[in-house]
Amino acid sequence: MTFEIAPEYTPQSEEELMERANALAGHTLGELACALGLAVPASLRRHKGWVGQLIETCLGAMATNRPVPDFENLGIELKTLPVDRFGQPRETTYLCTVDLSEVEELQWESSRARKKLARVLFIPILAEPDIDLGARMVGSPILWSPNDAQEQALRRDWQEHMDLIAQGLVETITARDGRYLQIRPKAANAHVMTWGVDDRGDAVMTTPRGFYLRTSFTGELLRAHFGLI
DNA sequence: ACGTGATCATTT
DNA sequence: AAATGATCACGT
Repeated sequence: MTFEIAPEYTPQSEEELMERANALAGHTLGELACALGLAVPASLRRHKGWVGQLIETCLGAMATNRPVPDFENLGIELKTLPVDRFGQPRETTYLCTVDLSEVEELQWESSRARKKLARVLFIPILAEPDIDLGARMVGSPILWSPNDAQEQALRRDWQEHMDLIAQGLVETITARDGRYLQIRPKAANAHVMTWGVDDRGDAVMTTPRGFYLRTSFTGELLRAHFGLI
C-alpha cells in the first residue's frame, strides 16, 4: 500500500491534510475500508453517508456532527463528490440547513452557507452505478475557495431565496429556483416538521429545507481546477 | 428536533 | 437522462 491511515490524528496544517488526501487518490474505497478494518456495504441504499464518513476517517477528521468545519483547526470543510467517468458530478452537494424562522437580520456575509463555502476540500469519487462500491476510485483532491464571480453568483441565489423566506413564501420555493444554489427538503421523511413563518408573519409548521449546490456549479469548479476552462 | 454524512426513486 | 422531491443512518 502506498497510503497511510491515521484515523486518530488530525492534520495540523493544510499541507499535511493535502498530503494525506493526495495519498488516497488512485485507491479504491475497498482498499481504504480494508485498511481501516471496515466492511463495505453491498449498497449505499441504507448507508448513504458511508463514503463521506470513510474519507473523513481516512483523513483524520473528527466523526462528530457539530456545526463546525470538519477540520476545525484549519477551517476546512470536507465534501466527497460522486462523479461519472467524464468527471461530471452525479449528485448535488448538501451545504447546510436553511433557517426558516429567524430570517430578519440574516446577511450573506454572516450566513452559514458562506461560512461552509469559505474553504472546501472536494474529494471526487468515481461513482458510476455499474461500479461496485468497493471498486470505486478516489480522485485527486481539490482545495477550493470561491472566486469573486462564484461568490457573487451564490450570494445572489442565497439572497433571492432568503428574501422569499423573509416574506413568508417558503412554500413557493422549489428546487427549480436558484442558478447554482437551490433549496430542497432535508429530513428523514416528509413527515418531519420544523417552524417556519407564513405570509401573515405567523409561525407555521413546514418541512425542513437545505441548501444544495447544483451539479452545474461543482462541475464547473472541477473543470476550472483541472484547467479545462 | 436538528445537526452531521449524503443518495435514492420518481417525475419531468 | 437529468433534476426534483423524498429518504436513510447516526449522534446530540
